[in-house]
Amino acid sequence: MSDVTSAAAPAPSDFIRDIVAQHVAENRYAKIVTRFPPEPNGYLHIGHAKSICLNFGIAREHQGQCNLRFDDTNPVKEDIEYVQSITTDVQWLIAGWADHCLGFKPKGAHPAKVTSNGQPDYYLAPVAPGAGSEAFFASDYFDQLYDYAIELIRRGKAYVCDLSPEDTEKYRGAPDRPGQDSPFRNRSVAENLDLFQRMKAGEFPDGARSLRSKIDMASPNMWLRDPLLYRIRHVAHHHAGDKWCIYPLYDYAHCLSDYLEGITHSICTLEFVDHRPLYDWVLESLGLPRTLPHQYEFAKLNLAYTLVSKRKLLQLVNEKVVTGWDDPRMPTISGLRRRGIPASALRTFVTGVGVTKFDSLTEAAVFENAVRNDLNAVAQRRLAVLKPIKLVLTNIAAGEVIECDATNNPQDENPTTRKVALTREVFIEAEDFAEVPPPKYFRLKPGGEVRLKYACIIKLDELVKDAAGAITELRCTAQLDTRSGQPNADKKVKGTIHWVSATQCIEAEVRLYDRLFTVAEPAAEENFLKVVNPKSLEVVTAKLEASLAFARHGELYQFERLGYFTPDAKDSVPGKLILNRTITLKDTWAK
RNA sequence: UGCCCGAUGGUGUAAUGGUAGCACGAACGACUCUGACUCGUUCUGUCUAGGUUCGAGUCCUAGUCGGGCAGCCA
Repeated sequence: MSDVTSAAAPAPSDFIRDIVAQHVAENRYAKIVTRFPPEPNGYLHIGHAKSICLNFGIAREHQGQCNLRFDDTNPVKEDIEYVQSITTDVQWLIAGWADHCLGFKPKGAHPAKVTSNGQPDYYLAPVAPGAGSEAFFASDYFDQLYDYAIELIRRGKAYVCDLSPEDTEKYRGAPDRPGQDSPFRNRSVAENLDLFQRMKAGEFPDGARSLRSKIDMASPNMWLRDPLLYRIRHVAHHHAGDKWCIYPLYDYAHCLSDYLEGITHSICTLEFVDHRPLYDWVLESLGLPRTLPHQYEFAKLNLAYTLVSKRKLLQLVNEKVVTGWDDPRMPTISGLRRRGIPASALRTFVTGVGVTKFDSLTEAAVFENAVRNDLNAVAQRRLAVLKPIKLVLTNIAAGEVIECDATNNPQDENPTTRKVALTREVFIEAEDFAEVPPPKYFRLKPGGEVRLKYACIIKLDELVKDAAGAITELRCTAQLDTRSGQPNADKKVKGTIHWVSATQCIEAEVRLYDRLFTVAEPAAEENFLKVVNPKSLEVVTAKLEASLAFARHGELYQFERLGYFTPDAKDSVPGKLILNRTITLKDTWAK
């Protein structure tokens, strides 16, 4: 076992895990059950990765379970495409780490009638993912939610309101000014029951009426001023079909969904702190027979030079700033995956930033460090030249091939090797030669010596220029006795550069990605589209060592001295290789 | 001029009334057939003012600063 894998990762600790640990110590719950509840209205991004790792992490630390649940109560914004991408992304992120904690439900299952503490109750039991199972959907609870709404009306805790959306807003008041009771607030239970049933039956147009909680229009907490429970929307639902024309709102549906699934800890982001009293109000108002779930909030992830807003990411997609949600420049999980970032690196990163209630901005270097650390241990080393310049080894005959052993990964305990061909003509990186070198330049310069990695030391004898004065060829002498195993193998030179044989290489398209934005906080811009980095993608035709000919998606490479690369999942095909640069190597010289 | 949440080096985070630690970063150095990796040295911190206490980053009060809340979005 390597040092990397044997070094036990420190057990994460944060204020939410402390609370859960306390509950476990108190034996408060039979099992810890969390949930990851995305709305299927966009692709998951790196901010969601933090929430996924928190929720699944807590579940795995306590032999618990974490349900994937689609919070799909607003059909006008949601789409089946997103439920598919989200399911894929979640499973990819937790694979080999917390997949045994993932809670699904039998396909098509709805909450079942059960008896809890002698009272009638509803509960939806989880199953392991697999054939015949699917994620949970809040929309599978619409029947129960409707029944619970009836119960709220019967208890005098909800009423049908005829105020228009505009008037509802006016009656709500402002943060520093109390609202006013709706004129429909004191309807009889019978009238509310009748009206709500007719809302469900489709008798009223969108926005004509709503079902509202009856709490306190003068509350200093805006979310307690009789927030809406149901609105009328005459649209079909991507999962529930066309059965409904009234749809529950988040605050009403979420807490009850948690309850129906037996969630113990409902973890969300800080903007819901103000909603917590409402979360509790709904559950407590119904006199439910089982232990109630509780909500805990943490600060969402903010990462420098990246956007974590589904709405803005959608805009980048719609305005074709990127090629799609899974463009390798996107901070979406699918984009990061396509770029070549391992799930383990993502997990290490989001776990490392911690969980607090402080609204922070994490430096890009922290993310980059996590990616490089992860990749350094596993990426196979290869030689590739991105921007070639031809170099002729004048003392090697045309047609002669000298085989050299190249190490596949020096980080391995017992590194393996492969053969690379040294020939008379090779390509080196244009950047690795300077006719007029700056101070402390270790690479090739007129009259200078440098080592061709895994081959031998060479000396630059002559520059060949075209009519315009541009250098077309570097003519060098190969010191063949400095090859590995040869008498002068230990000869030292300051610089070692990468290269590929000009006659035994393959060509490939390589996509060089850079950060998508030019400013650290694109979200703070008046118009984030104006700070898109025009150089976020550069495409080059690179020369690769021949062994890369059959490189496939999923394989992780380090091109020595350049960075980490992986074949593109969508566009790379056998015979026409296309690679994405995941990230460069750290370069302490460039600056 | 309401309510809620927060504040520890440049950044992120730990310390649960008892030695302010870790990571990233930066600088310098060692090593190097990757200017990578690795290793070494150095750098910088408890928002302010009171209070409680033998002792406060931690508890209390006030202030300052930052964030959130007036969707029939989540």
